[in-house]
Amino acid sequence: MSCETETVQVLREAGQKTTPQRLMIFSALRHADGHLTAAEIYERVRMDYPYVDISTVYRTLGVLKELRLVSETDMGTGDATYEWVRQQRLHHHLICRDCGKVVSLDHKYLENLGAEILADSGFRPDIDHFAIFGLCAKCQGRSGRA
Amino acid sequence: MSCETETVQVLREAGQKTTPQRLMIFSALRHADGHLTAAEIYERVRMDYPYVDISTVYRTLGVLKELRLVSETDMGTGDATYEWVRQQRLHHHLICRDCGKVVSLDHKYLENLGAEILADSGFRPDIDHFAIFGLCAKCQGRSGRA
DNA sequence: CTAGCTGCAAAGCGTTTGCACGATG
DNA sequence: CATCGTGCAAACGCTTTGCAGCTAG
Repeated sequence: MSCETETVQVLREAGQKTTPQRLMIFSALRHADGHLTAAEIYERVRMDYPYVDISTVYRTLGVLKELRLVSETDMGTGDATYEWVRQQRLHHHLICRDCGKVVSLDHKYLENLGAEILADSGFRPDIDHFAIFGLCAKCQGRSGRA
Repeated sequence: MSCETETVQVLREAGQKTTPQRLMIFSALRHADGHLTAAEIYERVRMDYPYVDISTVYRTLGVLKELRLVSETDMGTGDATYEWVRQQRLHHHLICRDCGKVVSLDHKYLENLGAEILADSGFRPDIDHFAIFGLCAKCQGRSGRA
């Protein structure tokens, strides 16, 4: 709970209560090295604290999303994945649509994009966390058209 | 059905059969000016051809996706949207996470991205059709943190 | 004729919601 | 003590699937 002080503070400012369930969910997100689905968060929290419900996980994720503390990404598997926003250097993901492999993409590739869009259109994009689909090097050789 | 010859040919090559249902679905996609959900395609097809099932729509979309004739995008509404790939100039979408408004973004903003990623990592991204979330000009003023 | 597409119906899945209870501030 | 988060269970909506019959090639 030691490293969650900042999170708690943000919550307080937003008029939110800090419950043990929420703290456990923060912790699971903070200590994950990558993306977690709601189900994975649920499992991890239950290891230490068996009295959580999946609906609480979803409700908490909803709050954290609104406060922009976590990002939600659809990795193409049909379920959403969540990641702690300030956890690490900004990065994105390349997802192979054939084998499903996920690799990171440095933020430098998208650095200018946000500024350009904002300048030209007034729209302020969240260039936090892109999921870019395509074919990885291996699968390019393997697959033709179909 | 006149303009579908190319589509039919691609299907044939892939060893797929051309049924009236499929032709109707192609037509609905071709003549739509933007994104359609599976349900919308279903509705449009049923106007002219009432004997279609939603499962056929999904199965056909699956085939078209694999053949890369349509693109699938999650606009953040929970359901997928589909669009005919070669229908129009490459473009992307800016989706406001507050009011949900969708505006187009010219491809020029993402033109180089694909080439850079391919050169550096070997991954060949589909820079066909991005959905970029953020805040539109109006909603930037309106919303603070929460 | 035979592969495979279709409709139907039901299941599957992640996610959301109503409600009464309990905890937080 | 009032508010709001929680667990439970059920509902929800989109999507997928098993199966028998039909159709395209």
